[in-house]
Amino acid sequence: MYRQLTGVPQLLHGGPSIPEIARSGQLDALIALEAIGTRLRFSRNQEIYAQGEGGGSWYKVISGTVRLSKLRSDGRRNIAEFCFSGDGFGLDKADERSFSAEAVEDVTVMRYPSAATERLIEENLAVARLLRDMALKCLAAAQRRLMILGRMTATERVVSFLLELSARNDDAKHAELPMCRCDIGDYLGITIETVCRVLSDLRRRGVIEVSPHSITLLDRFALEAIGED
Amino acid sequence: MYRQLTGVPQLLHGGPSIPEIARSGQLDALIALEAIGTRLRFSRNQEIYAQGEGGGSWYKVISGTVRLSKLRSDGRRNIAEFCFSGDGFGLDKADERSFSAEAVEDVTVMRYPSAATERLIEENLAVARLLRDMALKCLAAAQRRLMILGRMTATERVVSFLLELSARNDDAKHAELPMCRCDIGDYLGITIETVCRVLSDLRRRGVIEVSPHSITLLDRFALEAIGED
DNA sequence: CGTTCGCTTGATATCTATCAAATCCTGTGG
DNA sequence: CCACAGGATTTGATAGATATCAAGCGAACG
Repeated sequence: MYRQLTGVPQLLHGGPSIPEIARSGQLDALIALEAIGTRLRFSRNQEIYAQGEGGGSWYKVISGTVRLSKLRSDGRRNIAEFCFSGDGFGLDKADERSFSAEAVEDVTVMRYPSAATERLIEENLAVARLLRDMALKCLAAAQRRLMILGRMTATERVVSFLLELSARNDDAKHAELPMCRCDIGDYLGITIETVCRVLSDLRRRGVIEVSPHSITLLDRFALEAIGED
Repeated sequence: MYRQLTGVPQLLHGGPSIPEIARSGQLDALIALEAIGTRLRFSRNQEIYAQGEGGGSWYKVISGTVRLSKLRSDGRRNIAEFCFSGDGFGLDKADERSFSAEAVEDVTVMRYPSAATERLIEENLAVARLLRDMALKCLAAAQRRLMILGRMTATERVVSFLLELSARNDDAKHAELPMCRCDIGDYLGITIETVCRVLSDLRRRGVIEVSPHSITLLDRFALEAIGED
């Protein structure tokens, strides 16, 4: 748990080009945020924050994968989101965290105190825009998932998940699965057995190749026919 | 479709007290927005905007109920959100609307052009905060629904919906249902028949009283035991 | 008074969860 | 490097919840 001033390059990972960011003033915002952020590392399955604990800061993934989950008193668990490099999380302004955040694999994150962020907004408009846009991005992701959970079959859910992962990594042929089957089930609202059965079925149909933490997309056309929209 | 300068009181409906807002600078923000907004009326089932059309403005409900829905090519429909008095919608910055917005019952909304809103942000920091907070509120609502759609039974979904409506109207004994059963089903990810069956079952158990557009919550304790969390 | 649309109920089919067991990785220690 | 332990994954059998198909009911409206 140490602090350094070299986070900007990672913050840009996968985003718009540097000149574009500079024009919009986003670079200023990123540099300003850098000054108030703390770089933290967490190892696999380590808790970043717990559901129910106080807020007071928000985070951005530098590398690795984070899961936001909620455990109910009766044991049912639900994963609200997987956050990858570049994603912000814990933005909620509620007094209590409604989800816990855990490292799916070893991760590096930046933590930004909310109070200092608010002060930064006073001086730097681009920070305000950046935060709003981050919230809107999270909102769009959540609404996409509402469609998936609301009206899709198990096969459609799994396929759209694979396509999403493939798109995230900019690799049309592979989907890396840093999380376990149990996490996938809790993310898609189906049981781990159903996740396995669907993957096996797709494998038998020759559409994918399966290994525990990596799926090869053999027939993208077929997959998109199942999982698009 | 006319314009007037008396929207502020409605905008405050159900929110913090006026002195509190004035201190935070939110009143300034609301007045500034008022100047760029247009007040619009829509009648039952009329479309406010269509999925796929260009964005360019965002909205706030003054009175009535709006549904954000998506219709898939195979006929499956999904309702992302019901928006009531005070709720913002259409905030997404995507080029295309990912949902259509329709009036569930007669509604009055304010429409704010995005370009003018951006200019306003330059002058007025409170506007930026207001928009971010609105986005965060939408995000929190979407994430609550992820839990419902992901791991809850039909009965739990319906009950949590009734409790949510009751909380919205600040009436512990009643839930008004401006929308039809079909909308409720598409919102909760279950069929209209299941919605009916669950309501009938709860009625037979003496927990609620049912009429097409209003439910009386007879045994709140029992309902909360089913639908909380 | 009949029509229509939305709501409700019934019978059956289907999908997914649950329970159970076998198999496969993965990491660890000898 | 190999054997082993323990967890994760996969597969199978069955149960249960909800969807689907079908029909009846009831209120609003011309």
